[in-house]
Amino acid sequence: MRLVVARCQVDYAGRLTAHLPMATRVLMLKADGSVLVHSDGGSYKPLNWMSPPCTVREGVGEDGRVEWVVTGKNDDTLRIVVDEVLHDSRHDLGVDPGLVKDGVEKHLQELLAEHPASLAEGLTLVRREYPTAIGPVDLMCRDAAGASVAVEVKRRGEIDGVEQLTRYLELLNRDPLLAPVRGIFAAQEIRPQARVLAADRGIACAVVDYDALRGMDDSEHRLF
Amino acid sequence: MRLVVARCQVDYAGRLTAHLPMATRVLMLKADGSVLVHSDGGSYKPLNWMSPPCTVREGVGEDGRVEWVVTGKNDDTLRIVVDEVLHDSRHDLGVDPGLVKDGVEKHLQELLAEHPASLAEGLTLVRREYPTAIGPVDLMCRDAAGASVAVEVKRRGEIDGVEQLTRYLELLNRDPLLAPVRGIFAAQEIRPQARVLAADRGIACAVVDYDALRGMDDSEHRLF
DNA sequence: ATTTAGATGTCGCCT
DNA sequence: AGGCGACGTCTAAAT
Repeated sequence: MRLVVARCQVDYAGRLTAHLPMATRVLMLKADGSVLVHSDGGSYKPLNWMSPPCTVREGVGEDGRVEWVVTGKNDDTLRIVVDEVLHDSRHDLGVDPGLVKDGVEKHLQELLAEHPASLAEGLTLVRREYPTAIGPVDLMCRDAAGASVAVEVKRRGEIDGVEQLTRYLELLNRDPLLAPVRGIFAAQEIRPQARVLAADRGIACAVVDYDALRGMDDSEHRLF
Repeated sequence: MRLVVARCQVDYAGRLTAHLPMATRVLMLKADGSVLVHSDGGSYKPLNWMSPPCTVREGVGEDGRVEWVVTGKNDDTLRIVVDEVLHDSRHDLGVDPGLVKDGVEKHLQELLAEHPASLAEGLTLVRREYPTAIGPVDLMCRDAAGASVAVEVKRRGEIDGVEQLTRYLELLNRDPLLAPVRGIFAAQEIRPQARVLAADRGIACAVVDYDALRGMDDSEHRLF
């Protein structure tokens, strides 16, 4: 990883052409050849960049100024003309162990599939990702009395999630073999608006304690 | 802009939770408070980040290690525990003049709408973004003989663009008021595969000289 | 301010 | 490898 702060001008030609006038910016040159041009604002997206795989060629322009030409696929090129270097350092970062994502809807769904009774007394799983014509229902269950229960799982319960579950219920209740099907809207946090809408639709809300569920999961699987 | 290279551990909690184990990474702390955590690979997307508006609070953890807690909207938090700082520098970048994009499909379409004859002798524009049930046709024209011509504009002509035009032509030719409609696939550069497919479908290809078109545009509008 | 469509999207899963 | 969908999507234009 090489970090450079420099007054520079950048031109990109590839899918489109783009130009950055001369100004002071941060250049990040990664080990795989990729280059990022960042300013002191905006979001995580650079002003300009070249994605790997690509190669950097350092040269000297007509006027004697240093320039980098980064070549990617499809003859995409990023040309950086450097007017003045204010900082230049190299760092050995090694390989990153990588990001661990957790608490994503999928994981929450898996945990609830293992512990459906945490949603309602006596609930048992029929199947996860129960297929319907308009998409899969997160969890299809049966309650203690044997009636069908459709569960929609979200990390944050908002109105559109309730709408989604409503559509599923409307469809599922047309099937005489399943009807009547009731719904449970399960989330770590449920917004007041969503709660009101769910009540209006006759849908139950279940606030899920993610850490507690994960604890149950650990104790079952690891036994120590 | 502050650039830090450090052995650090990062935890994010917001829409999801994510964890980065202790490793050496680059931290970019921008003037607006936003923070980017980059490794020495991947694309321009950081491993983890906090978008503005947000605030950074520098503190000391229980074990005496420096930590940054970045707080954003909706109680999103990014917590960075620093084990060892390998580099730390600050830079005044000033305000960036910003990116100038050019040659995006829309711009090319505008230029061709002004100069349809550059695609084929005697071609005149009927309308731009001609609506159909499956989406708008970039340019609908008429040739010297009065027959309809549908034009699909791309910066780079690839197979999917030919497929797109094929779908439009298939639909447009069902309309007895328009049929027969022929097609022109216009791009600054047309890939051999796309050219072959277009020929097979009876679609003409037109390679557009963007700079020449822009020149015509300038001379018309600026007159100097 | 809110919504909508495009993006040099990127990323991951699946066939 | 190629297609499809989700994303902490981001971004800018139009309403």
